[in-house]
Amino acid sequence: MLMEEKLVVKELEQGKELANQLMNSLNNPSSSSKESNEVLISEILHCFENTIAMMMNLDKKALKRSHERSDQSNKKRRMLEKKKTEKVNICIGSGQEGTLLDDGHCWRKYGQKDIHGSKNPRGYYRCTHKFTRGCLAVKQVQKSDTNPLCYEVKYVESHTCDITQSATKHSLPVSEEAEQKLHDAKHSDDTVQHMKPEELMLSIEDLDYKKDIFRTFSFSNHEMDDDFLEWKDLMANLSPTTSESGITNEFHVSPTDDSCFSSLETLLGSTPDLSWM
DNA sequence: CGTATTTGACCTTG
DNA sequence: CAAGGTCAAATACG
Repeated sequence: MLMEEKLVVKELEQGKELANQLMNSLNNPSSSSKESNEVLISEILHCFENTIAMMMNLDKKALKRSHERSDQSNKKRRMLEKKKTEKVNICIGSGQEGTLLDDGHCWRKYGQKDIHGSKNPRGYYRCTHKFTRGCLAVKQVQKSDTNPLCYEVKYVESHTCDITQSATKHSLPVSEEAEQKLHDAKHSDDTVQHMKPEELMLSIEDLDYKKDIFRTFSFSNHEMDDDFLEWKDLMANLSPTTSESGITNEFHVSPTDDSCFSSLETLLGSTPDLSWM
């Protein structure tokens, strides 16, 4: 069984367990509150959301594989499928090493490679939510040969998980520090004004990428992956939207509403295993 | 014990 | 065939 399939089974088992809890709760109204039932319902819905997202990701992969097998002349396809990549050169001042910062996303290292003609190896990172949310964001980080304080960061695909994780724990490479500066600089003019020139020097090669970074940090993705939008629409349809049920009217979700998760988050409060929301 | 990183093997591409 | 990219088992870490 594939890793993703195991996660799907795990998620469904959790959903089953939660449904059982809800059933017990409904059978014993005296020992349960309306609020606890609402939390259970939300968690069950959350399991569905996760499972569907994972299945869509699996389906996408399977389709891709079958196409690759059947399509003999797929050169044009490959040209069209070429992944969106953005390159960023980041230089940091000497006094900043050792400070743990993040770029608002959780990255997980999945490989490192010595690059022909380069002194420093290249690190390969993918989004932590690759399997749980189907986020395809990937980045490559390589220390510059000429300037040890400079890093070449290549982003492949943008995040579809739409999550910022600045308050969570991180184990990031040094280069992440510079990236945080990059994002901070974009996010706040004050930051730029107060930053000494020797502390931060950024070189962005692509203007579109600047926009992308800002979009990520302002919590609004306006150019999201088609599949993700499709998934969101599906979620919106699955989630109760009427106020008649009484229980569920607190998490009304419209298909065009970017904050479809935040309403659930509000309802669920600090439920530990929903912290990613 | 669960999660993240390391690293050699394997796959893909030119 | 070489170089870059990814996978996954082993290992480290909190």
